Amino acid sequence: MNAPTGHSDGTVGKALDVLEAVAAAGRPVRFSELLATERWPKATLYRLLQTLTNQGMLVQDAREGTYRLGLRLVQLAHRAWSSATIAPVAGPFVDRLAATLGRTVHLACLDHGQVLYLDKRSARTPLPMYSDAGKVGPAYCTGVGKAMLAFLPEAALRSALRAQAFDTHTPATITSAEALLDELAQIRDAGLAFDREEHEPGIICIAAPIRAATGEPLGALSVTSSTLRDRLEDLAALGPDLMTATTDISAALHPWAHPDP
Amino acid sequence: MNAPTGHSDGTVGKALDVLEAVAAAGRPVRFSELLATERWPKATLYRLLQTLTNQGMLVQDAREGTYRLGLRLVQLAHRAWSSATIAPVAGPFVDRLAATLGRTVHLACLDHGQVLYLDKRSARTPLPMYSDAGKVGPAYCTGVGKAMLAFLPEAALRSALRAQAFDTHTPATITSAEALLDELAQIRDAGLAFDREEHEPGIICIAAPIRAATGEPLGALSVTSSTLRDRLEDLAALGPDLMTATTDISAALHPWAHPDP
DNA sequence: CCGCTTGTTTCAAATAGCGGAACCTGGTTT
DNA sequence: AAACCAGGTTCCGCTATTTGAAACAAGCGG
Repeated sequence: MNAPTGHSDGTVGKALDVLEAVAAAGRPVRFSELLATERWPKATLYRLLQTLTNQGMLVQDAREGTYRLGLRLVQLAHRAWSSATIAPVAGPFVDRLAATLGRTVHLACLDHGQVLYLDKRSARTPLPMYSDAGKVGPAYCTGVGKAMLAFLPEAALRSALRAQAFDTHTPATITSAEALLDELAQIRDAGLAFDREEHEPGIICIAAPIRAATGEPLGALSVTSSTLRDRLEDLAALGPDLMTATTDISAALHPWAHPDP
Repeated sequence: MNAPTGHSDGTVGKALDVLEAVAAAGRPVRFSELLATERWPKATLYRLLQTLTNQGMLVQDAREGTYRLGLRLVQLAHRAWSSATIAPVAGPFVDRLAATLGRTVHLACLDHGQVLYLDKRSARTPLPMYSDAGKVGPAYCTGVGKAMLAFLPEAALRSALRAQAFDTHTPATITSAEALLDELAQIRDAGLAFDREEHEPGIICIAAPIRAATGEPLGALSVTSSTLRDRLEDLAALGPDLMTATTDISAALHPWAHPDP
């Protein structure tokens, strides 16, 4: 069934479930709050919280006894980010693109059918907007998401499609797998994807995939703007710059694939 | 007693040890590499890796079977970062300061006596330099580190001092607890700390703590430059701007403590 | 074909985790 | 004061989980 919270394998799984529960709260949580979810018996929950706490995955607030995510996660994530993703290589190119275009640029990758944002450079005037490194978002209604889905191999695409919620965020949101497949075909032809206010009203973007030598998408880059500042045609005009950046990143990722003078 | 690698408590502890070992490698690791450390028996290591992998904490490279840190960590860390630190509140102020001064600004906090960088804004011309969100560094020889140590309560300071390595990084590095305590006293008086090329040759900075209403340091902000561009006096001249930023951040963190018209 | 390295599975024994229930502790009601 | 309660901590016998030596696969070079 591939349930979101897969059947916990062993003690470690249970502990990570607790960690996730604390994360999901998004704020300091009291013992009794977690207990009230009826997911774990009292003593068990207590022990797991203890373990996670003295491992630094959680921090217990001395004052009120509440639990928060620990900073050890931030350290681990930094290493994950810099050794397991295209982010460190892409960084300078993201910089350059954002500076050249004067607009917000996002770098993202696909994780379990969802978009995971890896990096971002804000425009001078940062728009308040849903995004940030480490944040996850939907794939079916974002530029970066569609750009990556479009170039996914058959099998991966099918499993990714099953993970899409197809919720309606705006009137423009694509809400069926069929419609999305049409869109993806066009993106495949153009090599570029657009977000036509499909996720947030007033927010549009143009995106392009970053592909491995094998063709599989490793990530995507997008240039975001608002309808107040740009029309879709304006963004389309930035396509060449965007694609220069993505191909440069690909080249930096696969130096061997590009004969050097 | 609170050893750096505390005796693993239970299965969860062991699993996290494995995770840490993969992180420490800083690159995809083969099963046999981990096994060669003699830290875990074969079957045990195998099982732990399996568990971590299908929990998304690790990712196994299909091609070569190597293990890397998983992106789930990046997601969790984002939530830790935005709900367990001053970073989200400080963000806009960091932006503004970096823009005003045209130099690199760092936001950091203290974790187990080490400096943990939470955010950074680069100057137009980014200096290649040791730092980034999620990275850890020494406290005794960095501006942010000393700024926070200076305002730590007695007990916390003592335990923090015990965690300092006092390695010599440059000729200017402070290499004894005694000398550091002198320096901290001065910092306490001035409310500002300097890094006089104590960590990296040619890199200097000015830093100030961000303090809670109780006085305890919640983090620190620094403005970094190179000796090619600035002298210490030049940085000192930025002190007022820096302190404006830190007090603004404090105010944003404790709105109640500041009577509102 | 054989030896050698690397990764996977088995299985009985041992241990670590489990969780109901009892027990604190500090605050509020009767 | 005594009784009550809510939130948190500890006990302890039972059992499911973990353990790890050893056997098994699978690839590879000679």
